[in-house]
Amino acid sequence: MTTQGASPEAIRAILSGDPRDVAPLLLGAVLSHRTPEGTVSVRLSEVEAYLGPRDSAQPDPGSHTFGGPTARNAPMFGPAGHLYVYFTYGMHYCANIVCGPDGVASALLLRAGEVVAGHSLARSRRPASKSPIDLASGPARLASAMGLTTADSGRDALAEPFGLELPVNPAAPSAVARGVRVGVSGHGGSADYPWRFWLDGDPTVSRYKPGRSRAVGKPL
DNA sequence: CTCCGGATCCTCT
DNA sequence: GAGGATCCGGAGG
Repeated sequence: MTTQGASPEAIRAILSGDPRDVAPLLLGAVLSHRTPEGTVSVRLSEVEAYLGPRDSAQPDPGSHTFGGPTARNAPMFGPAGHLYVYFTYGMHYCANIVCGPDGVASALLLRAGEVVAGHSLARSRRPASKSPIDLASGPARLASAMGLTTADSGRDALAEPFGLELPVNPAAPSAVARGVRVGVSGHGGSADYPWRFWLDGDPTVSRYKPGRSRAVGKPL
């Protein structure tokens, strides 16, 4: 269940908070992307917080903005609610929603979700997917299923052709698990940064190859 | 189920 | 010029 009427301004105000506080509110939210081929909507089940260099209380070495502004991370220094999409590993895109006040450059990486609309289109974009559960069960999978690329970086996620609906009732604290971030090299991937949040038990949460860094978390 | 390695190129130093 | 906020197929148990 998501809100139908919350204004973009109201949602942007919520997103302008600390991403670690915003994360639980975004779990269960539905992000939509309309293209000529159709619309795909994803209900978010997993996100990761990345802080900007101006969050001086605890600088985040895992964030793309740790080294300051660059051409790539420029959207993160802009207003909350916009997309920051980057390309990695030579073949994958990953999408974030910018958080925090203008200039702070924090964001939430969209790590996984459930496709709730545009199922066939999402499947055509991800022919390797074997089940509906896998369509967006990972950051690159989610970006692929939604048709997001670096061309979308910097665009407003709260306006056409995108859209974001927050849950009417945020997930209860007991339903939200948190743990170490995934795939972050160096100290930023340590237990000092337990900023991965997911809906405990949700089948669409990303799963990881055994033998790699394995993030285990406990309900709050 | 677990484990392993290849793909592949943008971004910043 | 190095390395990355990853995914997928295939081999083996």
